[in-house]
Amino acid sequence: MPGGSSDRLRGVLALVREKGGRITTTRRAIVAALLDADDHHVTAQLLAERVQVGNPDIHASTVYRTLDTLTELGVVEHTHLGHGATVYHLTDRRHQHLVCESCGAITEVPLAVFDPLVEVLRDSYAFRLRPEHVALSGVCANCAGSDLDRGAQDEQ
Amino acid sequence: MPGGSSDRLRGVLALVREKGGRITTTRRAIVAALLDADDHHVTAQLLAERVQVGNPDIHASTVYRTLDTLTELGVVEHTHLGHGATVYHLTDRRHQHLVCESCGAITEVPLAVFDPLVEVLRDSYAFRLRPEHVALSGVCANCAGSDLDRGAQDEQ
DNA sequence: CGCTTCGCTGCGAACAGCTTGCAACAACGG
DNA sequence: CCGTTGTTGCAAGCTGTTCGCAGCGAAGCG
Repeated sequence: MPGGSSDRLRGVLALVREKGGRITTTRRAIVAALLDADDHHVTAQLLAERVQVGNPDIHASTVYRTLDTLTELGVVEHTHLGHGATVYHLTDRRHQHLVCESCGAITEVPLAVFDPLVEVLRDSYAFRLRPEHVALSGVCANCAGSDLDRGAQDEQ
Repeated sequence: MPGGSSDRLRGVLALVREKGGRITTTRRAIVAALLDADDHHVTAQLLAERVQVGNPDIHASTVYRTLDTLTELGVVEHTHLGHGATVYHLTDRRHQHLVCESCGAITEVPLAVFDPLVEVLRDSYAFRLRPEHVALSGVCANCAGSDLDRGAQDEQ
């Protein structure tokens, strides 16, 4: 469904313009790539590589800056997986990430699972948890099988 | 209480030797510094700096290697706060960290708070959560006051 | 439709945090 | 006290990200 995607593109760009930003070829390409990657977990680097397929001289630093801008607009959000990787995604697909320490697999879980925790932390610690901002770490179903007796030890 | 701390030092070093490792001046200094920092959140860099006060030519890379070794021995564990900082602590002081996105303040909460979540993720997703491996992100009590209407926006 | 403004971009340099290859060194067993 | 081999200092290097700058071009205006 190409139409839906380009509607979203238009929507994001409109938002950029509303806030006084300019619509440039570069931005259009970056936002398009971001929409394309919607259902995956893209790092800034990966996004840069993809954008550069069609527009070889869009610089990585521009991708970072554009992601910053979109974050300020509330369109984009990032999540820190452990280890240093930071992935970006649109805010309308908010969810929590579980990263396997063994194989690196990413599982998505709905934020609702965290509601009880959010409440406890709010009530007992006055802390307003934003669970989606960092990925949780542990061992996934596959690896748990082979790791049962040892526990997890791989780096993350 | 100097006795208790040096008992722990001896214990850790004994463990190192048990596993075929060697007890060097360098290691002694690093482990000592780690025990000293027990109740704080130390990055490898900070640890290196502290060790270097007394032993100026212990290199940072050695600190990293030693921390790795101690991690393999199960004595030390690290936690990723968002943003890139990684802090190390002894495994007998396991707890969860909450990092404020606004001011960077760190709150410690007992792991027990996460037991229900651990169960849900185990039962519904076959994921064995290791909650202490990454710090959770949100807004602390202090900052919540001034941020109430805006929500969080600072980087982490 | 061309001018002006100033936000955006490419580029290179720089930075933080961490890892690695290597040769010298020193801990421990004998 | 010697040899083995794990450990270390050092420098180089790598990844992910940020920054300063000068030039370009989007958008508003006449």
